[in-house]
Amino acid sequence: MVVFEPFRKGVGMVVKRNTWQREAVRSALGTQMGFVSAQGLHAALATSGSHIGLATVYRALADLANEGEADSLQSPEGEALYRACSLAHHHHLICRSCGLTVEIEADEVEEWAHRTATQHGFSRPEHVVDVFGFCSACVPPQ
Amino acid sequence: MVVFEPFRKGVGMVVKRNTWQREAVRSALGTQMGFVSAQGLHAALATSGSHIGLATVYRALADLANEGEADSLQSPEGEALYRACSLAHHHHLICRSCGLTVEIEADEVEEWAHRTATQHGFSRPEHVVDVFGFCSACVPPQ
DNA sequence: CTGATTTTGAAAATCATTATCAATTAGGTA
DNA sequence: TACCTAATTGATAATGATTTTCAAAATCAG
Ligand SMILES: [Zn+2]
Ligand SMILES: [Zn+2]
Ligand SMILES: [Zn+2]
Ligand SMILES: [Zn+2]
Repeated sequence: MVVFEPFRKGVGMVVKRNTWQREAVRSALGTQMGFVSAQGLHAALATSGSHIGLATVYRALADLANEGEADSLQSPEGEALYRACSLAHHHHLICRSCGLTVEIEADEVEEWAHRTATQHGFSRPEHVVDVFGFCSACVPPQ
Repeated sequence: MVVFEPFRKGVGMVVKRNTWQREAVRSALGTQMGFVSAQGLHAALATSGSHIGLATVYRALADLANEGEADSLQSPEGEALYRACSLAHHHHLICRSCGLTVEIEADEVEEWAHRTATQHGFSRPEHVVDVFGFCSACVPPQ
């Protein structure tokens, strides 16, 4: 049986030290207009002259996501992608062509998710809600 | 820039032949109460005496998903999971503890997704909507 | 400044998934 | 039924993203 673990790890974490690497990742993530993979961000950092290691980028992104400073989602191909986001819970509208990302609030969906879970006797619901499409600047192929 | 490809491949596919392997996968998938990975289903088949190859299970599951006979989603850990599902578009409410899966219709969400995409100038929207929680039979941990 | 502890990073290890490709098989045809 | 040909299979190698290792470097409280 497949068991789904909680999305975010528990609390009780040890103190994190401040390194230029973590700051470089946080900063680089902020310059991205859409979601990026760890590999992509590492490449971007390398291009801008940083000698940060790939494993460190993976670790920093995972930390940022855990601390709520970044949102993460999985591309349809299964790659983990990250993006610097606002603190409040929200969802994303993502252009499949250029990656443009719009943060969307959806009280309607929040309420629906909770109501649906409750109706079926499920407790502590969490949800994954992402919308993909083609932004107005991108010509829909086909 | 990360590019998101369309979720489902185009049409124009060649004729599929009927093999006991495909039928075994379809059948085994039907006996599962929740989502399973290709590896998990291959293990289940092996346990029940089938000598089907792992690559074949991967291929059969991908085909079933393309043909609409199975739904697929990615576990929070990034594994592709499959489940025999009803034909109509729907979403899932999944127990994080036992894997129990409930199919849910969400006209409300369908409409919201389309409306939101349109409002932001996005065309051809597709969406990922899954709800995870603990079913009534499972004691919520913590 | 010092020392305990955390972090880094290059390289190796994992691990799910895909590609290879020779051998087998399904399904149509005579 | 025998045969042909393209589709399918499956053992294995290859891929590719992510994680682990572990010795060296860095952080930071005291
Ligand atoms: Zn776009
Ligand atoms: Zn939400
Ligand atoms: Zn349950
Ligand atoms: Zn839907």
